[in-house]
Amino acid sequence: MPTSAKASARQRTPATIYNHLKVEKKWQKEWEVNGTYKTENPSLRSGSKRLQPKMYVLDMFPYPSGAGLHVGHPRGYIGSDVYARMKRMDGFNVLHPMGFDSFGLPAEQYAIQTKKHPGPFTDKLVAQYKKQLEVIGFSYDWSREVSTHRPEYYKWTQWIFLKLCDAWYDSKKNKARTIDELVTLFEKSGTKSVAAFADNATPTFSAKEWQSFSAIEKQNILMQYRLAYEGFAEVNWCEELGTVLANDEIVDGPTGPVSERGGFPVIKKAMRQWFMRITAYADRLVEDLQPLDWPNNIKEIQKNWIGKSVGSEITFEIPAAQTSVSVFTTRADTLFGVTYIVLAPEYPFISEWQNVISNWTEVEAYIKSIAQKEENERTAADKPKTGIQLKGLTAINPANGEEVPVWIADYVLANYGTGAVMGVPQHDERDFAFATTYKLAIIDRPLVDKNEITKKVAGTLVTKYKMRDAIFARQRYWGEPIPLRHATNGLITPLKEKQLPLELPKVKSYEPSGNGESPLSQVKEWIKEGYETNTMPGWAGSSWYFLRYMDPTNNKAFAGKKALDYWKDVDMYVGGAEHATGHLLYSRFWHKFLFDMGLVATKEPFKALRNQGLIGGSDGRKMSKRWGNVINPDDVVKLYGADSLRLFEMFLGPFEAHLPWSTEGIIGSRRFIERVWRLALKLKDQENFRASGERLARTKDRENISDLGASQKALHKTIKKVTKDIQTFSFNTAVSSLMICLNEFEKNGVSEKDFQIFLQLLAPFAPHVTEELWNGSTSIHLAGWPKFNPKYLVEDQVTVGVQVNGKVRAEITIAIDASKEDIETAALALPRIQEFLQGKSVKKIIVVPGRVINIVATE
RNA sequence: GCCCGAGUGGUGGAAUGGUAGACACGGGGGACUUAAAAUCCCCUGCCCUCACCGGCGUGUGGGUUCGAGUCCCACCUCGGGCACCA
Repeated sequence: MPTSAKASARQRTPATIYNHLKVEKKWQKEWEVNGTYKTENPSLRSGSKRLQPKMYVLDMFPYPSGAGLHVGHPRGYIGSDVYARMKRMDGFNVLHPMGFDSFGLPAEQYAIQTKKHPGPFTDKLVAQYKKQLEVIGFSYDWSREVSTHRPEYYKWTQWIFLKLCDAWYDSKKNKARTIDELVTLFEKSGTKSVAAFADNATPTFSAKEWQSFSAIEKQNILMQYRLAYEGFAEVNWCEELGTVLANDEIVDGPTGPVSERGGFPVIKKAMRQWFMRITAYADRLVEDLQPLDWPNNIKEIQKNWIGKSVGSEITFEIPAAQTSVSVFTTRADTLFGVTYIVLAPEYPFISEWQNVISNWTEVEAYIKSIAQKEENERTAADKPKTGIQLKGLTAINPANGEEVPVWIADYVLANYGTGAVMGVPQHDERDFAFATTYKLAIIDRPLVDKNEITKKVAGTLVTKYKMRDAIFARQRYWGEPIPLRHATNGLITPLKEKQLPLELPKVKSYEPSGNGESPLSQVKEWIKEGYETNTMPGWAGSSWYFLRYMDPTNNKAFAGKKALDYWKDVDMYVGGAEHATGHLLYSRFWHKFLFDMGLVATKEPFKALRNQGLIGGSDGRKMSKRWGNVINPDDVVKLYGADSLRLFEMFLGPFEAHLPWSTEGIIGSRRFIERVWRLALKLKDQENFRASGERLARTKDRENISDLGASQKALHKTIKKVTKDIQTFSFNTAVSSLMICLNEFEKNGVSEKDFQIFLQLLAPFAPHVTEELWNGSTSIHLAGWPKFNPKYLVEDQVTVGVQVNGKVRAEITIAIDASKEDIETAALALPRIQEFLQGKSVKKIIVVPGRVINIVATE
């Protein structure tokens, strides 16, 4: 930083009244001009400069909505900024960027309503958001800003998508590999030598057969292996609106689900979609959670979401239909207690057995009635279980040869396990309820060893997951185009890298097309080229943005190898807990894939994670326009200053706690800053401010109560406390200890030198006022982080509570190194204690040095 | 229903099993001022009391311990996640 600019900025004497508007504006400009927070990549570093340890501190980037920021939004950003600033001062090479997740529904809705392109609108919102963030004084390196809707960014989102398309999961090597490698394996030996994570019904074939397949046949087979693949999925379809709806666009109507807008019926419909085979990574996504420094509840949520369960697949023969059914169970030990077999109504082969099912008409009617039910309705836990027996069929228990009836029932899910369950009413609550309703046998049999019985009946030990593959397509305009072409013969070709980005075309209308496809399907040139009409979902761009910050202008790669090898991963990630099963899972999946491909250096993207709590309205409700309780940070900054806002949001309570906003509360933070300011003024007058004793005038009558030594002690205690508290995100107690320290300074006086150190501690929280009062030759924010000297932390006297039978009755102040005996003697000598011990005999004395002494006496 | 987490003054909250209520807001009283604001000083968990002394007190009930807001068991309330996952 040019010192001349700095020096000239310093020369003014501080105004007697703290003018936050002037001071904050001045330094924000100064920082920008001087590039105070600019972060350099090591490769760009000039000459022999020492390589500092890296520290990547990241916020979850916002979606820039029209409503703008309210006072709750910056809370997480302030926390991460305090952390980043402290690390930067401490000598780390800190990467602290910000950007915008700018594809999404609200901008699309705006486009539909105004019939204008969402691009310029989004750009405007981004600029607005940025402005709101800037006045708060974050230490972002804005030169690294990214927005997911810009073609130079989404080029690489598309590129990663194509990589995923071009990959399969090798279950043996436990990593992703390219499709080329899979094809080579197929050419060599067919499916024989391939252990892959693929669709259930993937066919087996020899090398010879593979060669005989047509291009389309090959494509269909490979599609069952690709990590990004095309398939069919049930979606919420609204005929009247002619569109697909998200779950939260649907409400309950009197006769079933209806659209929130218009109240039209919504049904389930299978539609062509792109998917991400995230299930291939299920196991690693669970396993690799363990060492992460993440909040336990987020880890727990992800674990439950993935829902790993280890069990057995056991086959029951059904001789009448010349078939068999495999069930999945985690309780193979209860196999002897099976009294029936039950299949999901959607079980694929039921209709093939209709000749041997004597009550087929009723069965068919039942299946139909279930198909019309909404999934929510079907799976409501309190719903009575329904089912029907497949008369004429019996299944044979492989453990003992017993014949049991075969049922279908709506409490069995088609898309979990094998879609078939063995009924053990004795040991399973749901089976018990079902058996009771339909008067099925309930038998009590001894339990056996799970593994042994599985082996004995020729079953297999398997692991199942609740998590499903993620749909990776939206029938919307405002998202990344999927960079593929569909030829009229059905062949799909990915675009070449040099053809990227595939930019969004102009459209006439942003309305849904009416046939459930995206507005892109109405663009003639688009269709002529055979481009995919679906766009990517909102989470595509956000699944890798943190990598782009490492090297944001690279036009040869999503990030350069040098940058990736240096920055590696995010050291501290801060954001809302609501992303636990979305963004945080998808990012981990993409990152693991990129790791498998040798494109990133670590197997996890976010080493540490912290969640900030929400700030609600002062009325205890959620902050929203609807309740009229929204506080705009711009107003707060204008009135009290950014430093006050920052300090207050950190002081309010624990970082992760949900807290109500308090308009009165921020006054305390403002007052604190003003007191710091006034103390600085006093230090202008006298090199070392000596307390006049005004604070103690009433209680103590001393000429000079100034005690700079006491202040020095307080300061070093504060250095220790603040350092530790910022590391652990205990910002509220860090601020509180700074307040305590200032109280000491005012009471005892303080030296100029100690006051400057105090400013350093305060700098991460209140960057503007501390910079203004700082006397150094560089910015305070690059001035190093203070170290405490343990010698100032040593107390020679300590106050110890004296308890009798566990109740505090007195206290004594005694030398810190007093022996237990000394403490005992001193405590017993106290008149108050003597009184309490009257007529009792001392049984035992417990001395906790420096804390408490407990005298245990008889009653 | 299952899995997490939390319940502390008027309010936000603090407290390695060791003196509960730090820090701050609000409230009360005082100083300064012609006055107000700002600032500074004192008090502020509840009950009894002029005061001292004392009693009670961290959602409820038990337990462990010399000692429990903190650990264990049961329950209540609130928040979050999942929703018949076999």
